[in-house]
Amino acid sequence: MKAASESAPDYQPLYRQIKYLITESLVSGEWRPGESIPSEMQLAQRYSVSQGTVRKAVSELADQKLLVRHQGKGTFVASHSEERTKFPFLHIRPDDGDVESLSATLLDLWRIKLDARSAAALQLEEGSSGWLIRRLVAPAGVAAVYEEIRLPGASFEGLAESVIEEHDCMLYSMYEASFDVRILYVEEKIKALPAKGEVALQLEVASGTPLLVIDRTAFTYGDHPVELRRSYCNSADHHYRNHIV
Amino acid sequence: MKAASESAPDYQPLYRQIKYLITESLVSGEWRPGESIPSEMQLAQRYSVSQGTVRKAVSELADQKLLVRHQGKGTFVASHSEERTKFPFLHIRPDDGDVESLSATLLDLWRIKLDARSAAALQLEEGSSGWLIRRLVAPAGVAAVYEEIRLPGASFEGLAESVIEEHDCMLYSMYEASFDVRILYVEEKIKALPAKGEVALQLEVASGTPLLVIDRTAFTYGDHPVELRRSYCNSADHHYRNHIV
DNA sequence: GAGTGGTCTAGACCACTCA
DNA sequence: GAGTGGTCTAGACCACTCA
Repeated sequence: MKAASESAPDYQPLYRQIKYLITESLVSGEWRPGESIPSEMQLAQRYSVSQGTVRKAVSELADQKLLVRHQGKGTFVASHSEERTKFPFLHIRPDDGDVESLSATLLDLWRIKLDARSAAALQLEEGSSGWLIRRLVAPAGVAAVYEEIRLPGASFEGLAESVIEEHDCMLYSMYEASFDVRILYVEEKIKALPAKGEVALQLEVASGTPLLVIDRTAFTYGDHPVELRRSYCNSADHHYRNHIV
Repeated sequence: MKAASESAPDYQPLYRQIKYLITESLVSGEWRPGESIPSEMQLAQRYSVSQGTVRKAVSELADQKLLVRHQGKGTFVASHSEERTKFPFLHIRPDDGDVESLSATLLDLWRIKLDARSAAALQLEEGSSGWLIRRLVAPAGVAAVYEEIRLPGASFEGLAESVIEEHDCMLYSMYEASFDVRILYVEEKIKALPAKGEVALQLEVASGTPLLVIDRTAFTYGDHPVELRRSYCNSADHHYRNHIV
């Protein structure tokens, strides 16, 4: 009952081939975020392998958070829209434990030409069109984080302030729902730098105040970068938390 | 062929019970860091379960990095001594990619009484005896990180500068080899703060220079905290990098 | 060639969900 | 009660290591 054995380039176990086929269906949109995928038995028939092999493929995809399993209900395509966390991937926390007091406010949205650095980081030509979103993230009142977000124009045609506001400034949920761009993971580089100019004004701190400056690149399927974000964080009452295993 | 079914407190699948039994043998020191544990077949016999059930238990422990599997050789207890990375868990990187230029220098070692905060974080009484290690981490020449490390006295009886230097300032490897304390994971909180006093001197920066200040708690088996560390990082030529899934 | 972990199967039964 | 994912078994064969 072998299958999918069409000239393996280098050796891949069956369950990884199945994993690849499932991923292809996710990328192509055959199953969309929030929807359920076929049951393990159905997938086993479709690919002519045992249920155990499908399970192993699905388990790896669930570990990578591309799929979510619910016993008794089925397996679903992971979606930021359904996440209970308003800001996935955000590691900034208030010093007191009050995690969910954070909310975001849109400042403005600009059509821009991407500078050389940004274009390169997004694997585009210098001067390609793009978007610049500026926003504040804050617990009631005091702005703690000022963010500049750069997006490639081609993937986000039709973006507008109203679209962002409809989604309550929850960007990754908006990317997914309105532009079919699903963020899978992010890379961050953090430095401590003095506040100045516009940033100091927005965060209402004295010029020279140390800030956490976080440069993020966000990736979608195929390790393709689709968002650049620079966050300036006033760490007087907030910190960046991390768990390392 | 059921086993280990002695009055489950709340329901736990068999493989988790096996996982627990294996963990107990790790904690008790029956199998020590770097050593191999019995083969999957032997464990299956020992616990009267199938090889598949043992595999599932071992897989979770391997995912948590308590065990390391080597096809054809066996399964081994994870050890910092054998790790190729000199500083496990360290996320500070030079801005240029030159990752492995980092080395550490011991400044000094003090016997101290733990202050209230530190004692509480280590789940000890205020005034308990402890150790304070101060060191610098640097790529050739320029000090980039100044660290103060606090340890509970009870777990590190007999610590001395010579012990640290024997281990080439690789602390987690030293904890394991000399004191049977294995660090499994760490929690970090990061802020941006201005340099001052002693810290500014050690890092050779002007007072007021923004620094990354990283407060780390390190845990061993049973989620028990056994090290506190405060790292002051000059992020002029270095950054803290993070990958979030 | 003996022993190890890695993959795969087929089939059983369990826990959970929902109509 | 039908359907889902979750656990467990017994047995086969493969890839790798080492003497």
